[in-house]
Amino acid sequence: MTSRTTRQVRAQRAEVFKALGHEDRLRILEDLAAGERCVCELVESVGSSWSTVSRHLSILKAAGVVADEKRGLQVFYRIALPCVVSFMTCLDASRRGEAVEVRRCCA
Amino acid sequence: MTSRTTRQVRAQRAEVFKALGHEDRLRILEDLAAGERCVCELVESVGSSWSTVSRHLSILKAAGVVADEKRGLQVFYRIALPCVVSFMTCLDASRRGEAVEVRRCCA
DNA sequence: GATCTATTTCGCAAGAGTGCGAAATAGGCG
DNA sequence: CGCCTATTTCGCACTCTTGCGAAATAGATC
Repeated sequence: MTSRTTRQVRAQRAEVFKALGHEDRLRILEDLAAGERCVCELVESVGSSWSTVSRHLSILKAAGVVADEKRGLQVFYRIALPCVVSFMTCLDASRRGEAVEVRRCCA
Repeated sequence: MTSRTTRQVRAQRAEVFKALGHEDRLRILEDLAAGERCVCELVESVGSSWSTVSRHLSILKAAGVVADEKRGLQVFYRIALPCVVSFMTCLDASRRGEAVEVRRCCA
């Protein structure tokens, strides 16, 4: 967080935040927080077309937020950046005005 | 993070992430991480026009990421959501492949 | 109260992101 | 090998975001 943060690091951070800045992609992350899912399950959960969900996933993957693995006919996605999930919990608490115990914020 | 996350909570989270999804706004946050700053200082640091920086700040403020206070002729901005700063540190570490000690992630 | 200064709001043109159906791809399977 | 299934890529129309200069606003100051 020093003033020496390079442009590249900042660009990487921004890519992650852009990837997270869409409600349907957050919905996907909620699903994945409960365990890995195949694309077909996510399509059902999000309620958009296959092509749209697939693009959402590719954006999350390019940002490094999720990872995928092909097994048999299906592709399974899982969260690759667990601190994202705890950060959202932290966000919600702050929004509610709760003074978050920082030790417990990112677990 | 349960499946009972409401649409509203998800929308609030998305608003925060959208606000953070821009390199110049991340630059602003880096400046603010070192202490409060007036708009004039941020304009200098970011290198865009006053109107552009002002809009960046209003986006961050609407999302609850920063807060402002008018003192004398100037408006001072400061970070209102400290866990954002520690989350970025966490992100950087994950990106470098470092196994982050989650206890120390959000401090 | 006129003026000056710091900041925000407005309106527009350009660019980026979104969602969809159709077409393409990649393996597993008979 | 040819087919079927799960998923990704493409192309397009559409909406949202961005950045700027000009105009508006809000106080402090004279």
